[in-house]
Amino acid sequence: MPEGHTVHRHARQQRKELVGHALATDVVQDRFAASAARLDGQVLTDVEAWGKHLFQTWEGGDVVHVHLGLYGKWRRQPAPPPPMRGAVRLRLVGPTRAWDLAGATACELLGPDETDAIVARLGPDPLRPEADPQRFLDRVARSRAPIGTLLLDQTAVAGIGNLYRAEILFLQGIHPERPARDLRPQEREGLWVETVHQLRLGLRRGKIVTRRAAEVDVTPSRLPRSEAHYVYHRDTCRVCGGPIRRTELAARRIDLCPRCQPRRPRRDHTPPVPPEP
DNA sequence: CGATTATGATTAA
DNA sequence: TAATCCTAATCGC
Repeated sequence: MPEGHTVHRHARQQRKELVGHALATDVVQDRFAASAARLDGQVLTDVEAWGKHLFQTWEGGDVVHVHLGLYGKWRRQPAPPPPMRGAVRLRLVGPTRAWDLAGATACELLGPDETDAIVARLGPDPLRPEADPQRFLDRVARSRAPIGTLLLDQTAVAGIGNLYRAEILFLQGIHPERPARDLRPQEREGLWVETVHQLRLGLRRGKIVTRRAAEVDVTPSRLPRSEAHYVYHRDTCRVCGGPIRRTELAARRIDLCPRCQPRRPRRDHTPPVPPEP
């Protein structure tokens, strides 16, 4: 179940293992059979991530667009790979590794124009160096939607999912139901900075650990999942011990600590945990 | 071993 | 708002 950091990881690793090589393709699902046959033997020239979208560019100019959705998976296999398991949408076989795609919401062959159209619909991706924070900040400053809704809106910011949404709002001490435009400038900026920070950590570690490193004894990437978060899927707040409230926002469940994330923050309200240096 | 749940998003109603 | 895509971890029996 991927958020933006996972997709960027896939892009990075596929660049290393597949780009520059003529790949053999295979499929189980008929849906993609014709496209796969067309790519078979072509050189993969680039792989890029944009939010939760992955784009593979091929020598002929074709672009494979992949969106994993809720339970799509890339399975990294040895080469030569074992027999395909389950409804594999696309198998790419490189010299040292093969990659199997299963369960994805989107796996389609696009031209450059269609690719541009998808990217144009996305907000800034905090993991991309050219990301423009101002686009996000302006959107927050103007929107009447709850901030918790906006963080999942991929046209506002691309790459945040349900887990990061809950944890980033907690880390900044912001109640998810506050109207976005009511946030103070400092709070808007805090959200962006926290998002960049968290997604970068997720990319580096290959898993979501939102707890501040200073709080834990072990290396964060070794932290068991039950210790990795402040509010997400918890009964009590990791910081104040108070009960976690579950509600729904943008058709997704969200957990929050009413005490650490007040609906009406005092003027001197400070986030529940200090920022990471 | 079956039921449940999930880090997503589009489409139809 | 609900159905859909259809993987895999987790949990109860």
